[in-house]
Order: sequence, then C-alpha cells, then structure tokens
Amino acid sequence: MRQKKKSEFLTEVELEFMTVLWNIQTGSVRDVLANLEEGRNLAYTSAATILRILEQKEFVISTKQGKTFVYQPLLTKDAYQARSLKNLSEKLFDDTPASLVARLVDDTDLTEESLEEIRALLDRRLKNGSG
Amino acid sequence: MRQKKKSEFLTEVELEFMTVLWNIQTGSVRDVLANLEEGRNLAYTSAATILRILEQKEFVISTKQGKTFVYQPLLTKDAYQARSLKNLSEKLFDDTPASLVARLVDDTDLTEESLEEIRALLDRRLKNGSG
DNA sequence: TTGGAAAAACGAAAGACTTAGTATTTAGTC
DNA sequence: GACTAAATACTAAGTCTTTCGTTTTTCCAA
Repeated sequence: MRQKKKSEFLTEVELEFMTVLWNIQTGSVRDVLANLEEGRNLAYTSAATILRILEQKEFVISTKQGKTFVYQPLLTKDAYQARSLKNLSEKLFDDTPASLVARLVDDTDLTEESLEEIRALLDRRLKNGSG
Repeated sequence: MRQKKKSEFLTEVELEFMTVLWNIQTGSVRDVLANLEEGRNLAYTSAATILRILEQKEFVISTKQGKTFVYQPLLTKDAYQARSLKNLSEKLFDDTPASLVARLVDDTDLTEESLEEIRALLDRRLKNGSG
C-alpha cells in the first residue's frame, strides 16, 4: 500500500488547518475545529479527515493522549513560507526575486510605513552581509 | 447553463500555458504546444482543451483566423503577479508585506546584487511617492 | 463539387480535493 | 462485565483537474 505521490504544497483547506496549528502549536480535532474562523461550519468528521490527510502527507504528526489524538505541525510556518516564495519566484517571476519585490512595491495599496519597513530590513541585511 | 464559479487563480497547467502566451503574445493551439518546454509531450487535443478552459474562465480570448483560432491573454502577467503576491501575503504572511520580504531576503540564495537592486528600487519608490 | 487534411467540439476517464455520513473502537462508569 | 459518550476509521458522493480519443466541422485544391 504505497503512499501516493505527495505534493510539497498545501491545498486551500490544508493551509487553513495548518494556519490554526501554527497558532495553537498543538491540538485535537476539536481544538482545531474550534479555532477555524467564525462562521466556518464544518462537521467534526470533516475536520478529522483533513487532519488524517495532513498526517498521511507528513505535514503533521499525531500522538495519542488518552483516547484522543493530538496533532502538531511537522512543517514549520517559516519553512513553508520560504518554500512558497521560492515556488512563486520560479514559476511567475523568472526566478528573479528582485522582480518579485518590484511588483510588490508597485502595488499602490502598500502604505508608506510598509515601504519604510521593507527598506529598513534591507539596509540591515546589507550591512550585516551574509557571506 | 451558468458558468461555474470561476476561480481567480490559475491551475498548474493553466499557468504553464499562460506563461507561453505571455511570451509569444498570441498564437494558435499548435503555436502554444510548440512553445511548451522541451520534453513536454502533450497531445494536440489536450492543448486545445486547456485553451478552451482558459477561455471559459476568461483568462484568454480567441479570434478566428481562417480555420484556426488564435489565442491571446486577457489577463496580463503583471496583473497576475500582483494578484498572486497579494494572495500569498494574505494567506501566509498575515497580510504583512514586510514579513514576506523578510523571508525572501533571509533566503541565503539571494546575491548581494539582488539585494542592492531591490533596495535601489525601494529608494526610487519612496522618493517618488504615490499618494 | 467532392476529398482530404487540419482544426475544433465533445465527452469520458482517472485521480485529487472537499465534505460528511455510518460504523467501529475506546475509555471510563455503574 | 455491560453501557454510554466521545473519538477514530472507513467509505462515498460531488466537483475540479488533467489528459486524450472520437466525432464533427472547415477550408482549400483538384
């Protein structure tokens, strides 16, 4: 019974669940369900199914506590952020991160503060160097 | 026969096709097929199907030239880049663009030149202002 | 005008995603 | 030890994605 080819990316619902787990760190089916956003009415069994799938795909692990399973992220949010950015950059920005940032700062919705913050961040990074 | 709820995002294969169209600007099924990357062996009818779907979803339009349809992007690459970044920022970076850039520059793959380039870009943007 | 080649239209099949119902197991209680 | 409430396991339906085969249409040339 071979594991099917597991994608390295989360589906919409999987991301929704991982976001909860990244927040609460660890939790049962019921905990996760309770932490979904207001108005999201999902059956208990649906939530259980999603978590089982996330475990199959090795995005989380579970450990039994009494009669219930407690789930915990295996993939960190930082790691997944990096993975997603890398993918986006490759697929849509010709693998040129600078053009990604260019598009980002061209967005007129960005506040002056956001822009300053981003520049400060770059300055810091350039001063410290990395190699 | 109502159009099903159309997603604003491209699937994997759809993005592959749009990338070709963004490059060649305009082209028939055969043109697009020929411009897929080396080693991608896709039946003619498969390519035709994808393009038909892209048109249904209003990502492209087609016009008839002689007996063949010629396809053209409706959605520009720039617009789709912006849309994707906005989505990623919202879903995975708590709607904080600065944290997205932080993750990007933490990626040690970035060259010094890239970083300088990005900062230059920001400086220009901050001097000109947009509001 | 009739053939034939190329293109388009249609539809189907396999797999993945999302949701949830039913059946089974489990842990404690009387 | 049997009962009950809660949790897990199993399964299935409906939709979307990806791929391609079959049928129909279209245009041009002999």
